[in-house]
Amino acid sequence: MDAIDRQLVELLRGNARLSYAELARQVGLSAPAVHERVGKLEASGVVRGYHADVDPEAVGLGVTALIGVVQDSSSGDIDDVLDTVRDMPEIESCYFMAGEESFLLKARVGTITELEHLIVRLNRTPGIARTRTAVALSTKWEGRPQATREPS
Amino acid sequence: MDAIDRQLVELLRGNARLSYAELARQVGLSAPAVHERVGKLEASGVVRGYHADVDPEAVGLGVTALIGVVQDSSSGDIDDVLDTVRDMPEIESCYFMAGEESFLLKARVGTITELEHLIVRLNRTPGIARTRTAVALSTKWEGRPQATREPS
DNA sequence: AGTTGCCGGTCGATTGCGTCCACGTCCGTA
DNA sequence: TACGGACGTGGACGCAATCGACCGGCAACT
Repeated sequence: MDAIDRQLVELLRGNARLSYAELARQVGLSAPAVHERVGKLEASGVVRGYHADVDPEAVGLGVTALIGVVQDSSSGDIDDVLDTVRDMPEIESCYFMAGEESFLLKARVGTITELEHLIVRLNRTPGIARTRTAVALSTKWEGRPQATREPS
Repeated sequence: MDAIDRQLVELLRGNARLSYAELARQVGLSAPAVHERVGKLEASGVVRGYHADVDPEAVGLGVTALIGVVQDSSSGDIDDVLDTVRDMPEIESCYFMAGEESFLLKARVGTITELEHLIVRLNRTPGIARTRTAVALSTKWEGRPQATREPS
């Protein structure tokens, strides 16, 4: 993970469809060398994949909500909660948190009605005492890339 | 935005580096046809870009925090807050929320110390009354793709 | 109904990329 | 000095990207 690797990561984070030839030009190496470096970055887990960034509204997912989950240890295990939540495709992200709310979920649905159903389902699952949901009125930005730095 | 477009979006969300030839095979069209469709999806804003998914820990950003921001209308404007926050590269996402906390920020930093500095800076900016931050102990998953659906 | 245009597709050709392989260079070590 | 490995370059070859020409289906208009 030297300076050129970091540069490659940066470039691919900005545009994952750059050709190896183009990457090679940008970093001043030959295409095969870049190919090998990128392969190693993928194999070592630094680069986990390449994804198109799709406008959620354009695919019928205009409602974003953040849901804090307070655990109820008397009615179920933490792993049960996780398994249940994992089976809900609306839950786009899931963080295990410090604080009273054990989980913070980011959900994406099409309508407020669907959000309501989702919340009801959550409150009904064993291991969840209650939830607190906040609806995003607008997304100012999301997943903005940050310069990679020297890993300590 | 017909069934084939949705299939293309789906495929590119899974792997943004698929070749047009491969996409063409998957959806049963010729490569130029796919090329044109994808171009239109990009032009119309359905596909906003292609990004490598990088392991944050591998690039020295192991600490994730979610910060709720309570606004103080007496000391500054909402847009000032937004501008200030936009200039903080640590803030990866920013949602304008319903509820007492006007903004919900997702921040990514390398150390708890850096998080502390970030919070201090936030609390100091005009227009922000106070903040409430929760640290993610672990990220169970993030940005999981959800099947595209018929836009209503 | 016939004609005309347009949209969106295929096909074929050319240019350039991806990828394999042989080889060279630098560096640490015996 | 000799050796070995990591990492690079350059060449070659097959496939992909991309352009232009062409074609079929559909809708609107006469």
